[in-house]
Amino acid sequence: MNSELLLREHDLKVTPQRLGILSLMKIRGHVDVEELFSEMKKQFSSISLATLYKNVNAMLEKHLITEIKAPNFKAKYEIVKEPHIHLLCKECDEFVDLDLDLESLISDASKKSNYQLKESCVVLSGLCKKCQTK
Amino acid sequence: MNSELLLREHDLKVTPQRLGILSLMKIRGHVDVEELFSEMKKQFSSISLATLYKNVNAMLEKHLITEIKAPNFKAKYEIVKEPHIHLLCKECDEFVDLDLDLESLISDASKKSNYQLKESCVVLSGLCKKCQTK
DNA sequence: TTATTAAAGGATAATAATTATCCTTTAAGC
DNA sequence: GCTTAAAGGATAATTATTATCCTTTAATAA
Repeated sequence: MNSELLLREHDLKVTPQRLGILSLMKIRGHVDVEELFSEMKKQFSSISLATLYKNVNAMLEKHLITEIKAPNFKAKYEIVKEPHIHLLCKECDEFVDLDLDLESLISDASKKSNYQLKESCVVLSGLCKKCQTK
Repeated sequence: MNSELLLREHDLKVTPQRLGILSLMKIRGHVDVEELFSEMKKQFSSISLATLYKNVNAMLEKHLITEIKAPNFKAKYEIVKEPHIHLLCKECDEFVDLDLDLESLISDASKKSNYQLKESCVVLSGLCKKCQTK
């Protein structure tokens, strides 16, 4: 979906800065605040860090993006999509999405715990293919 | 295992403060830095926050404890145990462990990605039993 | 279009969280 | 009991995040 519509559907005003943020997330998949800042400065030389924090928080509140956190890892942000998991390489810091069915995990967890589960944050870490042979 | 041995086996000196930290983790299951500080002050009235950070970091490095992170959640620490997942209630903030077999998830992820996976950080969130009926 | 207005942006101050420093105290091994 | 390297405590420094305040701009309706 185009970013303008994405913003409108989440009750967020369309601004060039916000379009830039979303565009970057689409290209990169996930970004952290630091990356966001250094990349955005290329397009918006006078952008303020505060603007980024404010926008990231606004987008989180409206559920347009989600936050991914894990040990030894700077929080990253991505546009909301189907439930999936994340893989982190401890050697080269590669970080990728993996579309994997979480249904059985979630239903098992629900049965065992009686929790009604809505969201998941799954990060598995180890070595990517390249780093295994080094 | 008793805490003294646990420390020794991880090449950490045994100190009263460290024993206190581990004892608290055993009782509570997981603690965040703030809880740790307020509870520890009951036993060690002059303990410094720096001591807690230093010890938490030392224990993390030696893999005696692990860190759990998730969105809208203050990082918590727990003594290393068998792989398991965590459930978070968004209503009352209850946070619990759940022993669930992660083997199939991890092997599926490995196959699909060619990653060699070692660690997992899984937090599922929703409503605990009590909060579902409120 | 243009005028109006609430919200967004930018600069920067304030706050919170974490780490570093420095000196004192203590655990571990002889 | 000594010795010594490491740990603890106090606090300064750093980093990350949020708040504030004023200026600018996107959205809307005349």
